[in-house]
Amino acid sequence: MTTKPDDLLPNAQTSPERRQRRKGSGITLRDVAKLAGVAPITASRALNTPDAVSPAVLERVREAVARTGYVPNMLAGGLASRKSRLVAAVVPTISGPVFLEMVQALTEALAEEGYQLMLGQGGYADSREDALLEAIIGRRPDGVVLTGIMRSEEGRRRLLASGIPIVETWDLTPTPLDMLVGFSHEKIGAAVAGFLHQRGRRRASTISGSDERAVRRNQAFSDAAVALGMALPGDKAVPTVMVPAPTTLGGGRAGLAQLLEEHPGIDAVFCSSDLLALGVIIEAQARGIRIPEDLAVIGLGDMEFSRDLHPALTTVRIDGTAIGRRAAKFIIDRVEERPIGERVCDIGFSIIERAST
Amino acid sequence: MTTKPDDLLPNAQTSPERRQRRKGSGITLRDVAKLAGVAPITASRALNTPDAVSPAVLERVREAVARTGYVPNMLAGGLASRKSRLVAAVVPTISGPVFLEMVQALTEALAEEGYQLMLGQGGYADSREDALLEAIIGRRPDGVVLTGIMRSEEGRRRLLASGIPIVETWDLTPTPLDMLVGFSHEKIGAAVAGFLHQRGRRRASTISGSDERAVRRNQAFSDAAVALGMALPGDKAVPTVMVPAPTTLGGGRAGLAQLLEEHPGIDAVFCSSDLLALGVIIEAQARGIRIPEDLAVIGLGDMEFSRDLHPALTTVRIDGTAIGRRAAKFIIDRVEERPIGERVCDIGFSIIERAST
DNA sequence: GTGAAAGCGCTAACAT
DNA sequence: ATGTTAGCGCTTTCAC
Repeated sequence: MTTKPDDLLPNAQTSPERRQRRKGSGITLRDVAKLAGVAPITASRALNTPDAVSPAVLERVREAVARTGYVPNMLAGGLASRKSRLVAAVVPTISGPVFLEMVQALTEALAEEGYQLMLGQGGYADSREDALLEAIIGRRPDGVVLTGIMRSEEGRRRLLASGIPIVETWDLTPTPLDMLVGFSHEKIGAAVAGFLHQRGRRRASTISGSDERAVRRNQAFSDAAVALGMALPGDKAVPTVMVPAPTTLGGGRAGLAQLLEEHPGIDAVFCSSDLLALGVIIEAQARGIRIPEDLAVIGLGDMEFSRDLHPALTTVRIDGTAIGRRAAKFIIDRVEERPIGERVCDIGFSIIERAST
Repeated sequence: MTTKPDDLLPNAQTSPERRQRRKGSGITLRDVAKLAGVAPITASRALNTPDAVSPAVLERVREAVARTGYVPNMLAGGLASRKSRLVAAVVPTISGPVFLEMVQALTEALAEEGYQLMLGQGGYADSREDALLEAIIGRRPDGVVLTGIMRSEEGRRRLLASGIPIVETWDLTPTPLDMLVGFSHEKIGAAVAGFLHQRGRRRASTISGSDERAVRRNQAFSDAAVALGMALPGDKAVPTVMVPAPTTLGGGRAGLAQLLEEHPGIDAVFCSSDLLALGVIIEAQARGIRIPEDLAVIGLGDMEFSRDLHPALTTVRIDGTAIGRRAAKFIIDRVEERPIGERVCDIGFSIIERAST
């Protein structure tokens, strides 16, 4: 079924004195067309716009494709049509399970429409970021999904200049490059402070990763908490421990230990990831601190495991799936030249209350 | 810096009566060459094989690139050279954090050599698998990394027929398609049984995901355990609970609950992932069962968090990073036509003993 | 509805 | 060391 009879070798009729290039052994559209008795362009139409050819031709081309095992060369197609059906995603690191849900949704939503995802890791030095950018632009993707990365102004400018549709995610910047689907870290910080206050907590604290968004989230949390009287009188901020990114369970344990040593009076911890929160729970258990009686714990991310912890973890849920889907839709709409509507999409967040608070 | 002066518009000299195609606004190699005062092929050489051109030319081309902001079109380059510098990876699902480490290493190792990773999810119905295959082969990647997926015989045949280098991973099949880097699930099962026996356990049990490799691992575990007298006299197998893949913390809790109900005498559980093991630990704590005194727990995967659990988790470590790196090297060596040597690489595994056993 | 011609932007092959 | 020519495999444009 996948063998290639002599009679459809490409350029079989070419004059033999012509200098020969290493001919690919692959089956091309020409071969399929020849077998179906039509011109290559007709075979192309049969595959891409079946409605534009007669049923008889369609049938013959389909059969020829099946017989030869032909798979269109998307490099050639992309070059000619200027549509690569490729979308690049840049994440700081795949290991942060936070982005996993989004990447998964993105992959799926794109695949459904015949697009593929190219993955790039961006959490690197500027030199590597430059290389990443070249790799991305060089493939002429139909879109790029950025995850709060692409720090250098220069990099952002080059991307923008390339004319590729861009979707920024996981944040709500005042000046998006192009399209944006995210949420407000400031609002989360303030909302969590309000939530803890309402549950009767009066000595808030935080453990957080050191990335820029976490810092802004924490700042908002601290400000709101101070305003609500959840800091020691006179203090301008709430006790905070920063752990190096990416956040880990171990970081959570160490963070709580440090927090307790310096501020034994705390009755609530806002962790910037569920993994940190799990570490806090484990450290608390190891120390005989009761949750939620002695200490309320709230995480961020609503990991799959959080609901099954003991006690079940209260957390801020961000719908990564929705972000991924929306980003995919933004890009595909743009490629297909459908109207986009609002270029900025606030996906919001919700606080899932469970036993840990 | 990125604007395009009139004097280097492509084909500016072409006769005006020629039918015009929608000209791209992008800068091409021709533009760079013209600006540097050389032929396109020379500019191409300056970029790809700098040693093959004179220093003077190299300098001028480099400057022209900088001035124009030129980024080579890899679609065109790939089409002409039959090298896409793209590698496709197929994973059952990215969410299983088990493969994350490998994907991460793969992405990095490939990026270092100027290759990019295209991600595909394979845990689907056969119809979607077919589409995935088309998408992969259609991009003419320089290699494909398979993660125990590509179930259909037909799919494997098509991939093989495409002539693309293939690396299978996470297993040691007797008949690899092409290249292979993995480890023996049977050996793991047997080794874990031996390990638990040596630690004095006599009533082994397992909780595992339902995928085929877990089943084989469990079978080997059970066989070895029975041989060592770790099953009830007369029993041909050890108590087992299967949870649907992907494995979750919740699955571990439910699994232990079920196990205890049906077989209250067990003193050891082999979990097919660290997440399951964490669930077991939590469920045990909730029930007042002491680990490791009453029950030994061993996981698989050595997640980043496992060492920080309380008690710290004994687990089977598989070096995902090594797998990813080795797979990348296999493919790149093949592309660069370097000798490969042995096509099969057993990466092995190790049992990391911690407090939970 | 179908086809011929002309590229898309690049590099392999053959000169010089 | 550099240039000329001819594609890579597909789709766009224009013509019938």
